[in-house]
Amino acid sequence: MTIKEFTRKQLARSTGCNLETIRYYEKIGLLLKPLRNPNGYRIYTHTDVKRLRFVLRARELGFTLEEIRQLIGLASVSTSSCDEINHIAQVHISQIKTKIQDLSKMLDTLQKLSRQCKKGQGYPCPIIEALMGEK
Amino acid sequence: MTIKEFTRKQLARSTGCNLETIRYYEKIGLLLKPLRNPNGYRIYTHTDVKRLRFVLRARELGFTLEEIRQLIGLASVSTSSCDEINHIAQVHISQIKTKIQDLSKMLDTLQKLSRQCKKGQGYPCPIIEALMGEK
DNA sequence: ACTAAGGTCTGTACCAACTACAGAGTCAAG
DNA sequence: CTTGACTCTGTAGTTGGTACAGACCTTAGT
Repeated sequence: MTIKEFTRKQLARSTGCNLETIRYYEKIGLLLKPLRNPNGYRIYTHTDVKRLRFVLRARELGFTLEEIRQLIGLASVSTSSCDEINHIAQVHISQIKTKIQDLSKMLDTLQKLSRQCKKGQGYPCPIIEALMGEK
Repeated sequence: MTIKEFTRKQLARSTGCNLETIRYYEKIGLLLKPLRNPNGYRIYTHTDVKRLRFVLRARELGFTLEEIRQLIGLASVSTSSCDEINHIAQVHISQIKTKIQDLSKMLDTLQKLSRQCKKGQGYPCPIIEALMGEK
């Protein structure tokens, strides 16, 4: 039973990650430096696949790379880190809530302006008027 | 009746814009190149204040600088540009909606995981487990 | 053995949308 | 006449990548 090895392209394909992003993640230390073939090519193992999948899933949940770095650190400690991990998640949750609120406010304003735009007869455009300010 | 003039710092203060951002907006053409004093210092007028306010308000509504550039172009045309302006707004509205949906999905997932995290007894942490994937 | 296609390597530049800093010059007040 | 505040320029750093140039290597076909 031999260990399955992957090239960079194979790693990319099996995780759905962009080819160049892998090199970037290695550069910033999110992925470990892999072994190299005698020709200098990177050799990845299933461990690398798992780690990259972890990163990509966390990214899908909107964690920053810095947060992901922390999560990886905590995940590998394994002793009672659940609280700390949950803390990171909580911080992240409240950031997402804030973003949603901000966007909802924007959306509301824009939709109101847009409706006025349709009702009125073109000039002066209420959107431009609003951006110009009331005085 | 003389025309009120502003230094860069005064422009910044009267709009709430960061000092360096003004120079940046000039560089990318969002603000017009102002006249200069004999010493080389920039001289701004009330027109510049209005224009910068426009930019900042549009920015608050989440328009990209490229979109703002378009809005400025259309705003100055004045003839029947309301439709075009509304079109930009509509595109922007649907982008915001998409973002809100994405964030809501993230939030939902994270909150579920976080609740499991609190119920369970620390190890293995369900957040990490979820990121690791089910196999 | 030769060539063409494709993979991989490195470093670097580019994107948005700023922010910050270094080093030089200018100006007003005490 | 010195100190501090202001301005100027250009350039680097930020986040999270993406893309390309130029060189090398490998594999398949002829």
